[in-house]
Amino acid sequence: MFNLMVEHDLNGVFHALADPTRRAILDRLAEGEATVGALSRPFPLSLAAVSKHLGVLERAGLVTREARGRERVCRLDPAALADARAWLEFHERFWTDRLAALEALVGTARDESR
Amino acid sequence: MFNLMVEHDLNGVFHALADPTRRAILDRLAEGEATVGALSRPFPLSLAAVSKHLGVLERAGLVTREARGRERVCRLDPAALADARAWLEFHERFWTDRLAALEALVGTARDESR
DNA sequence: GCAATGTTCAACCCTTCGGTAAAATATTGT
DNA sequence: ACAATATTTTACCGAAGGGTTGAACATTGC
Repeated sequence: MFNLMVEHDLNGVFHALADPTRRAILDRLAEGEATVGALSRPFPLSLAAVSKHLGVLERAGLVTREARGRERVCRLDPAALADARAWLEFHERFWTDRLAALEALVGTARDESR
Repeated sequence: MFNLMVEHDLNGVFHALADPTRRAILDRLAEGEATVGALSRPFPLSLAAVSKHLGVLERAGLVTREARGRERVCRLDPAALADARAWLEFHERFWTDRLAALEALVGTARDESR
């Protein structure tokens, strides 16, 4: 049933989102494109570390890096985020419905046993 | 701005969701509660491995384990999932809006330069 | 051409992760 | 009491994660 869904690279997307530094980078990027150096400045991390984080975000499809001269400008790509959100939304509905149905069954069973 | 949000344990939730085995366990659990043994049966994994995965899901708040005799029955807890979904939904909107605003600005700038 | 700037790459360190197997801990049924 | 069943805990292992530093690679400006 779920095999029909794309399951784009949920592992990668969720893994990318599981790190607060990376979420902060994404938030910063929502304000507009930025170079790797500019992105790294606010963090108490080496430039290389931030570059690695950007690699994770890029592989997850959340961010694109484009060479512009000697700097790389990073931009948010909301599509992958939308994928993850859609997955969560779908499953949340699915699970809630299932659980509601089960509760209803329990209610019925309790009624019948009276 | 975002500091007002709970940021419940997004690290934990997203990390928990980043593993396909754990997502499969969650899906299985949507069909109804199940014991650790029953949950582990479909997987080519040791019982201990599945028990560990359940620990991750439990710490993330996605699943509850309750002792019933010598077995532990696991149930889905959609609340944590809803938290993650809400976070994603909010940010998706926020990012999309920001990006749209930026594009609009670029358009204005282009117009003015003509 | 050369020095400075921006970014990545490579090597390394330590921790966490996902897995195993085996022992420990309940609980049940006889 | 005992044996079987259900689950967790305890090492342990190899791979991956997140960090560092220093060298390598482009590009820019003089």
